[in-house]
Amino acid sequence: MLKVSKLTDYGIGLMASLARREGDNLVAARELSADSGLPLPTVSKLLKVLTSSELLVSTRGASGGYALARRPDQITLVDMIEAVEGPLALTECSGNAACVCELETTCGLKANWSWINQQLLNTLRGITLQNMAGSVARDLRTLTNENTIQNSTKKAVS
Amino acid sequence: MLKVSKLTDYGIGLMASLARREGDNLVAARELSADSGLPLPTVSKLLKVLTSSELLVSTRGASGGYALARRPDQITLVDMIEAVEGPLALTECSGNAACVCELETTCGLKANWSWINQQLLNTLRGITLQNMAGSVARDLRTLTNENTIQNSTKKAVS
DNA sequence: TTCATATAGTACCGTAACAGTACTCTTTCG
DNA sequence: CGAAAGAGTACTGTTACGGTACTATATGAA
Ligand code: FES
Ligand code: FES
Repeated sequence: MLKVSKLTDYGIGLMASLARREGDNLVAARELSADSGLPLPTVSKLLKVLTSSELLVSTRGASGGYALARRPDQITLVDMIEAVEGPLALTECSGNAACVCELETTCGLKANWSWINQQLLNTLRGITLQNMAGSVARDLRTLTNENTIQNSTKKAVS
Repeated sequence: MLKVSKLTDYGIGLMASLARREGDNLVAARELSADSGLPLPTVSKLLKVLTSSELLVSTRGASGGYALARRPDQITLVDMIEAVEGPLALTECSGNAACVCELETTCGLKANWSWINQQLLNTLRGITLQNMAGSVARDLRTLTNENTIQNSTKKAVS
């Protein structure tokens, strides 16, 4: 239902948790499990996936753990969502991949969906892990009535 | 995956198809099935659901059919998506309903998700069936770099 | 060098939502 | 009446989600 999966939600929660600990540069999965209340296996799976998407770096062995791969303001919502649930496309047709939908000729909504998809991506790309770790509403307050695109060139709307 | 379900896609396709036929004021499900290429039972189910959400009006009996309940520019994407797949909430916590998530205290992302959800809703609410029946990109071209909120009060971003 | 601790990798399973289909009932026009 | 159309119900197969268990590998410390 235009919903982000639970796992994704959890994953972003973990990222935010890591972002808030500026001090410790290595945090074990067990620790994150403890203070998020999520079962360890779930946390492990998520951290692994986030690592393979290069949002986290991991150190194995005793006293190992995870840390952010980049500065929190260099990681966007799109990065995190796509890490967990793959490239996000609003519909079958809206992705960049060649549309395999046979209805394309009769339906003809593909261009529209792609455009909308792009808008949503832009909105989500404007929100960073840094924002999520704090208050998005505060950080982007001034944008509330015009959305998140930064370099907007103001034009009149017909 | 932040994806709208196939049925929803179909449903919007049907709505668009209806919007394009300004002339005929009653179209049978069988007819829509024929020129969309979708199986009749699927089309019927969708039309029924769209009717119960008051986006369409139906006339029963012989020579009955469906018609738009409102002008195409008075029907938004949110209306259509919610008709098929229920109220749309990006996460468990982002809806208006009381959050039942027990992680609320430790995760504390609820406010952020709600805000983001609201942004997406605003974007989608700015797109009407009329736009979808034609070209969204053309209609909203001037808004491409600042998104779809109309009554924006321009402010500087810090 | 051995052991405890940590991540990496794999594999599996139960549930629920999605997507499709079939069948029956009711209404209305000719 | 009877054909045509929508309304309602019920069932099914498939897939993705969410959770769990188990094993392998790497590393620091005793
Ligand atoms: S569903 Fe593929 S083009 Fe519309
Ligand atoms: S998951 Fe419910 S508040 Fe974060």
